[in-house]
Amino acid sequence: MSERRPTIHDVAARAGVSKSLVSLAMRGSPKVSSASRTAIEKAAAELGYRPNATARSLANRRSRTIGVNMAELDNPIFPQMLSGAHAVIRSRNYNTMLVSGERDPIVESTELAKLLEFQVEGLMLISHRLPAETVRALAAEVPTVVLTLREIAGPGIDAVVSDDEAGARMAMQHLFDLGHEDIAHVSGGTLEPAVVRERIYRQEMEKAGFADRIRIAEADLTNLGGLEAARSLLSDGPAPTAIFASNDISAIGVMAACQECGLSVPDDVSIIGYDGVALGSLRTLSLTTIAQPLTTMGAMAAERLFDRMDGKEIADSTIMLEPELLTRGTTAPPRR
Amino acid sequence: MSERRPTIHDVAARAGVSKSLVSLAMRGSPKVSSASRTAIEKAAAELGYRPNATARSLANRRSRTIGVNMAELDNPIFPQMLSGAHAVIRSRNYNTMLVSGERDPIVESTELAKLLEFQVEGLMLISHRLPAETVRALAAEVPTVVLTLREIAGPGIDAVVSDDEAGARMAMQHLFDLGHEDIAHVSGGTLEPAVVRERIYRQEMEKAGFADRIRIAEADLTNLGGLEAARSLLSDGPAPTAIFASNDISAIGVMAACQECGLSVPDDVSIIGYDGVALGSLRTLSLTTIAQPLTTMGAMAAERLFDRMDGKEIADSTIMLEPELLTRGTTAPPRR
DNA sequence: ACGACTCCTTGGAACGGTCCAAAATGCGTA
DNA sequence: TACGCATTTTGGACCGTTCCAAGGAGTCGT
Repeated sequence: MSERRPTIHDVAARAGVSKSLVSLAMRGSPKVSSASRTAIEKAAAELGYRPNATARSLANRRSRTIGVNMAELDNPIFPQMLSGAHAVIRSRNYNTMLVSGERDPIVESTELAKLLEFQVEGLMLISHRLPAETVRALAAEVPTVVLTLREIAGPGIDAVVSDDEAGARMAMQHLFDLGHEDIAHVSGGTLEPAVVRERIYRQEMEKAGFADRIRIAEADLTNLGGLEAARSLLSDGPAPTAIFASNDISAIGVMAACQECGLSVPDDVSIIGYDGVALGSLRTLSLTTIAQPLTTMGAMAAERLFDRMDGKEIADSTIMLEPELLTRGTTAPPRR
Repeated sequence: MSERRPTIHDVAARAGVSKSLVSLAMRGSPKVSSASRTAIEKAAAELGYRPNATARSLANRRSRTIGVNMAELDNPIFPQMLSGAHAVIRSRNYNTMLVSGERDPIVESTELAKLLEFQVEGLMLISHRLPAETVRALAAEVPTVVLTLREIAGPGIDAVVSDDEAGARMAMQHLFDLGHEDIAHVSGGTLEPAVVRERIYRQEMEKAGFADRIRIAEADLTNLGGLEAARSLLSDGPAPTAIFASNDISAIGVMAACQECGLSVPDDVSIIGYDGVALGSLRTLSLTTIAQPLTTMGAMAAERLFDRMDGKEIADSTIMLEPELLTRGTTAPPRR
């Protein structure tokens, strides 16, 4: 297994030329005569030669690698964004080095440090919870783009986000359009996007003149959290006719709570989520939701990163994408 | 942004010592006097020095990197395995280089080639569909472990799988125990695990004396596939009392089909899936299933890889883990 | 005062490529 | 036959580390 791998020298010796010429040939330079080229290709094939990307990076001072930090591997929105980014990275002939902090900030920061040691040419952070401090320090060393952390965008840092305010407004508008007046909110804790969604909920209720019907149940963006929040909502006075949940996963918990209480969705209660995760489209769930263009966000983040790396002049450092209402089976006009 | 990064030379100059000593100090060698050590640490901190992992890899001939190939970023079982593997890789102080073929075999193989060029020390393949040919070629160059592709295990290749035969038998036994006799199967195409599950279904039906009730609807492990297969099953003669689906995602499609036909689950039809994906545990679905220990499988695959890299003697090249029955809400005794 | 020991420290050769200036070769033409 | 020019080819420096043999500096015993 571990006899030394053949190097460019071995190929050169076998083909009877200099290593420089082999190097040229391997990179497809047009200045290599076709005789030498075939000799070199033959020798390389016979030896099973593979260029050593490490040595090349060192000589080039270019790693052709993008470092990606992902908060959690198990929340489906993250892999979905990664997937979009990954496709772009690959199409540029770059590699992806993946690290994950697994919810531990100390691990996270040593992992990020390792990425820099590996000389990544760009950094992509897919995380809700990295401290601004950390992000700024990283961005000082290498072009950086952040997904989903809008408040951090700033000098040297790009951000790709979707317009949470507009999205939350769309959700409320959809419910208003259906005729709902008694709308509750299942909130999502203190992370930026959840806070925005809650604020818009309040605002829209007030604007529509339903300020006295505002009801918020605290949750944490998890399925169980949504379930429990909805339970308390439903046991505590008359049921609202509609519930706007801070994300899809908790919306699905809300659905379960309705079922428990014998309320039919959407006939008794309409439910709308947020995110547009793939599982919401499953026929059994058929969740109406505000979809963020997750894959596109990942892709655009990667594009932006490459633009920065290429030194393009770019005016605005935040890319804001519009979310979209997916009307599926969990919303309907209120029963009269 | 791109003034040259400080190197070990710069640190040496600033601290007034030789680069060799800096190298020693950075790696925490005990032979460095404490005076030099503090001087070096001070200089490094002032310059914001970061060791260059590329150069180190080259000198060491060790990349401290594991290459991971993942078939698809969007089927949740893959990220879940990755998550287990990633934790182990990190705990060994290694890095993860991730590539994904995105269903295109040509892309896949160039991506794999890039991993080798990056001098990964081990290769982990998380994929149902890599040709055995390819895997063998890779394994000849670098220690390789495969997840979920049992038939490929062999000289130089390790495999971590869960016992699909036992799992499928557990599923059938569970249904038999509940009293079902009229059990149909929604199959999953020609990939190894699906084939095994179908075979065991047949076998168990025959063994139990229900050979004449064998009914198989072809599907492809997707939600929609499961839905359509179940539709045809239900429209085509009397409904079975139970359905064993080849994986969870298609089982959820089967649930939707039952709903469409006005059949209640589990009262009219029991449904059991396979995989144990997280979404099956959502209260709204509450899918009874055979759970594979996905995270553990990822972790063990990584462990095994490191064992190989350390040159440990290992007798058996396949690690087989036992799946587990999760009895949830979609199975019950048949209505009589 | 001197060798024998530690304990630290150092220069220079790798590692496997890229890059560049200079050398070699080939060819048409004066 | 020699010359100029374009086309190929080459040796060696360099990328930022690690590794190693060898060199200095102290300390101690005699």
